[in-house]
Amino acid sequence: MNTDTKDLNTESEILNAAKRIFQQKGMDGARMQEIADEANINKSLLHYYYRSKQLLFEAVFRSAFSMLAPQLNAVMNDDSPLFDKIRNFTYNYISFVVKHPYLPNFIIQELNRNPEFVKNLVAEKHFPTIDKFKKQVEEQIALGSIRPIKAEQLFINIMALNMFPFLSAPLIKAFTKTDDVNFKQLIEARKTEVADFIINSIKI
Amino acid sequence: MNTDTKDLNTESEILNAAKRIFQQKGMDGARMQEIADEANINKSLLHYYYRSKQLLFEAVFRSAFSMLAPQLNAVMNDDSPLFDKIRNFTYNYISFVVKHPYLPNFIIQELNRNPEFVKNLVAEKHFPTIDKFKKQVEEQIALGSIRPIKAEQLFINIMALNMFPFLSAPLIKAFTKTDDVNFKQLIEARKTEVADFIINSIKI
DNA sequence: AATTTTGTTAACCATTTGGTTAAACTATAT
DNA sequence: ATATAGTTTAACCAAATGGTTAACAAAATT
Repeated sequence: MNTDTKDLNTESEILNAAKRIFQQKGMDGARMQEIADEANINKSLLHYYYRSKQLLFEAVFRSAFSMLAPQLNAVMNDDSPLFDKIRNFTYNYISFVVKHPYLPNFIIQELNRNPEFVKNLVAEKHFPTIDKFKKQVEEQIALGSIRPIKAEQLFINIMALNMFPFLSAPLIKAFTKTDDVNFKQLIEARKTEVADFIINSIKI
Repeated sequence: MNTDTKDLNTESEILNAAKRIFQQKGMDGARMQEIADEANINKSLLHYYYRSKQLLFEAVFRSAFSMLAPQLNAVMNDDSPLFDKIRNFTYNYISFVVKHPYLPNFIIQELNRNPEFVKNLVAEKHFPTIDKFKKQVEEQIALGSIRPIKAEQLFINIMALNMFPFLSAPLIKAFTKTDDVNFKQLIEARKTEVADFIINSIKI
């Protein structure tokens, strides 16, 4: 599946192939041979560059998480007013995930599978924190511009409304009887509607 | 892990063990030997009763889905007023999933893994449909009692707010720095808060 | 040009894993 | 008591799978 001028860089070619396979099939479902085929190289090369399946997987996971983290960070550490922030995040996040549809599911799935991962992540330097967002929410409540709500709950709600459709796409498609085209339109509409939904709920 | 009076019924004992293992580890991560150990029986018995891993898995999946389906059905096919329905669903669904925390993740994960599953499910007789809910939403909009919103979007939002915390528990715990006890309290509060959040958003 | 280092491959290997078989055991019917 | 049908187990098996090795090729270094 490599349409580049061939071997720009074997190592990154492997990582890209591994991303595609791991993100679709997960750690347990992925096969080293399959990744090698996807990268058009010999299986031994996987081990030459990444030693083991576990290490290759961790490289993929780190890379995936470091793509998602800045997106989530945008809800939390940003100086714009709360409503702007919600609108921007919703628009940007959905736009982002449309381009990387397997990402959220992959990360959530693997975090569920391996709770130790979480600990390692949180320990890292640039791991986002909710503190600033919390302060902002409490300020707005004190000012009387939004209804009282725990920042944690609002945060969960924002995440839920933005991420869920991508996690549960097959289920949602089945229940609402929408085909792929129709579903895409639903998602597209959510880029602005989700923010409206949230703001309508908390605005006084 | 069998504290019963031993072999009430080997077949159902196997199914229960398989549920526990499959729902924690997924189809790819589960091992037949592990299921046999969990059920305290010889591995051959798994094949004696269920022929293959695939068939055992399908039995587990069907059983899991038939537990979840009636819950979701409650949003869609029910004659109570819209706001009551949202409140009841939220309360009942969260109470239900607290008792079966692995269920939603398991179902969503396996539906993503195997898109054919969806087709089989939808084809089944008692598969829920959104039609009635849609009609009800449109009525309320016409009456001017709720803001205009596509029933599909409202449905997605209801599902998202209720299911998401269980799907992404490790991620949420990490971001909000809440331990298990704290997280349980957050979930408990959501039994009523989620419905308020939704109703506040759509009520005129 | 010679040689060391790095990259790549085919052939192998040990273990794991889903699945089978045939024998043994148990309970029930005859 | 004994044949019979259903249940359970230990021992096996073949394929799949992650990983290794040794030989070979291509750069890079001297």
